[in-house]
Amino acid sequence: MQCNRLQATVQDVAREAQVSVATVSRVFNHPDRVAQDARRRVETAARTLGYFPNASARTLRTQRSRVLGIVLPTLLNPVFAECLQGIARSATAAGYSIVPLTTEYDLAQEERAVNVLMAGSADAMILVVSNPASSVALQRLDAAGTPYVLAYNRHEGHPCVSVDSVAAVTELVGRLARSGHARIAMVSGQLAASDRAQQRHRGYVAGMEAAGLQPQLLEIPFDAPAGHIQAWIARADRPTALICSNDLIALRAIQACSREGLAVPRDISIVGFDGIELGKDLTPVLTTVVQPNEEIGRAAVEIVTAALAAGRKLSHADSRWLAWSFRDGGSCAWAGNPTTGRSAV
Amino acid sequence: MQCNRLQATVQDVAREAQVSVATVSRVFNHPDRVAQDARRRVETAARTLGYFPNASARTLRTQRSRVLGIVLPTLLNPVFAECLQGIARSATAAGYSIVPLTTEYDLAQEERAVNVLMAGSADAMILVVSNPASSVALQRLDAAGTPYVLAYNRHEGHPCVSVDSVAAVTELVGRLARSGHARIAMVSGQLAASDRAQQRHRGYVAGMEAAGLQPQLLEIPFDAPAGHIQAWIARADRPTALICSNDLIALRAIQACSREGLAVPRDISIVGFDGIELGKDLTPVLTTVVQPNEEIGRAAVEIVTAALAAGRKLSHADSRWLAWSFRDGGSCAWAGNPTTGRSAV
DNA sequence: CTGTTAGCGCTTTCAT
DNA sequence: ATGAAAGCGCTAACAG
Repeated sequence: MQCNRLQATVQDVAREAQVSVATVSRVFNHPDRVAQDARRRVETAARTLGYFPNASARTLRTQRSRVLGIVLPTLLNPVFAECLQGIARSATAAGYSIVPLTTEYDLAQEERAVNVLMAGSADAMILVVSNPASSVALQRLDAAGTPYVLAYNRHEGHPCVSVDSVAAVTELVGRLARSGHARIAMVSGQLAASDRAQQRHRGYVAGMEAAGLQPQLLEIPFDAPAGHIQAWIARADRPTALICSNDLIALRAIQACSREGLAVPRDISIVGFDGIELGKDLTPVLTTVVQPNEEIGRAAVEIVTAALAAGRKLSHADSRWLAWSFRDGGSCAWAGNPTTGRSAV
Repeated sequence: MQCNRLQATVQDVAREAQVSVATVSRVFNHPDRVAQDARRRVETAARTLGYFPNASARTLRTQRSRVLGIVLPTLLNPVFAECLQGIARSATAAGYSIVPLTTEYDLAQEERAVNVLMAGSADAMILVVSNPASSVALQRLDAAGTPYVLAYNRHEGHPCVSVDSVAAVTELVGRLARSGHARIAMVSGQLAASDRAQQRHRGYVAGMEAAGLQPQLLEIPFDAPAGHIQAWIARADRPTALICSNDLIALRAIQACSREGLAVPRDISIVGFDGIELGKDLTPVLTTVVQPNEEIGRAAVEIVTAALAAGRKLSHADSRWLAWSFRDGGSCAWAGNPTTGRSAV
């Protein structure tokens, strides 16, 4: 047993086990094609030497890296952190490694990320892009034949895993309206920067129209402070309910109301969108449209690994729609006519 | 220009540019050692063919992958998500990719992660382990000569980047005591499961002793519901201040108080530890000991990449202590004698 | 300044 | 069932 080598190779194991390198390789890749006896010797030798197949060599030879490239906006938003957690877990279970790259919602970084990942020979990719319709990165992937799936995005031309957020917000507005809310506003991040925000807004408008109510939208920068929202609601005919296009904005909205001297949910109701886990631990619990974030990650991994196994490319037909749900917390008052029994906390 | 090849190689570029493969390689690795003319031709050819150096081949040849392995408990806790964000950003800036693996606070997964990463030939590693003193994974790394640094952990025998949380909590207790709080309790996750929790507890005990107060500890499972805490504080001589060993526990504590009919901070003060960004957006703002989480990630990357560049191994002497600070939010009332001017919100 | 060439560690025909 | 040998794409001597 020699320990001075940095990392044992097939050669070392072969020598130690008195077999050829081919046999060592077979033990690790097709154990059934090796005689009991030889296999045992190889396994012992490998353990003794602390041998692990070198991933780069294997990748170079097989042209498959068992690496999934992940492109997402930021880990600072728990939605994406939760999704990545789901991806990480199921990738590991499926024998894949992941290489995540963040884009900070920046198009140039999005493209750079895809380039890096292609050079790093990721077998497949999972990405959250700002605009599927115009992404040149996706075109590159298509051209290269690399399987990929979009998460949270929604577009006819690409495989996507997401929830029907249009329907979710439409239904949410309906509930709010039926329970007596008439002035229901939406607070959203920049619509131009994200197709998710656009979908949610579309659902909002549809719901308001169906209820015969007048939509009103406040569009704020991603990093807008609470003061921005506070100024907007500081008026006599302020909304009685605020639908926020994501949970982070909902937190700021609650803060804005509080500073304005408004009690949540007595004076004003706040609803978020995303269903971040943390929302459950807030006081009051954040009422929100729950997306199964970890599940979305898991499904994305399933889709691309299945494509890899089958050697297929992916198309929009492979898209998956996951179920959303409402979390009925204490941040929203169902004025007259609560839909569910009672709110948490 | 041919586009039917999946991925162009040095050979293709060499042919197109009428030079040898060595020259192509040089253009990408030592541009200054190539004549203007040849370089231009290679660059053009590369762009035309959409050539990117194959990472696996390069890794195999140079024995350096420019990959950083990251091992952390979970992305569901924003502390680690924020840290990973810092790691991702600075790794990208330094030309490194990252491969994160989560352990779910499980020792077996911790070891498996290190094995996977070593086989995947990570050049260096950044990890958050449960117990540096007894980690066999770290021994393997030492034996292999792979540079690594621990984040959040603190141990004499390893290079660490962290904050002095013992001092932080000690000082926090002092402030609380001086401002009039006498019944100051700590709510912590399982001490045995994390050296971070142990440090914070040690700081708490030291602070209480210095103030001549009686420590009282509630130790709860990681996923304990708010009811657990609620039951504990449901008594006449309940604490007037709760120091929670992390921000997630602080959120649950606030919920517990609320359910118990206690107003925060009027009836009871809550302080967290970690400084997750989200805490700023809560109502009331979460009072907490702020760790510079992204900065910790950034520093960890700096340390390992410096070691890689210098070809050195890392030791405890390379450890870095970053500054912590207090975030003075509205979840804590400084009874008589507030330390800072006024609380936020 | 440039080209030739030998491997990095592995998997996989193709023989035996 | 096993071994010999070729070669994945790249970089770094070494020669010129």
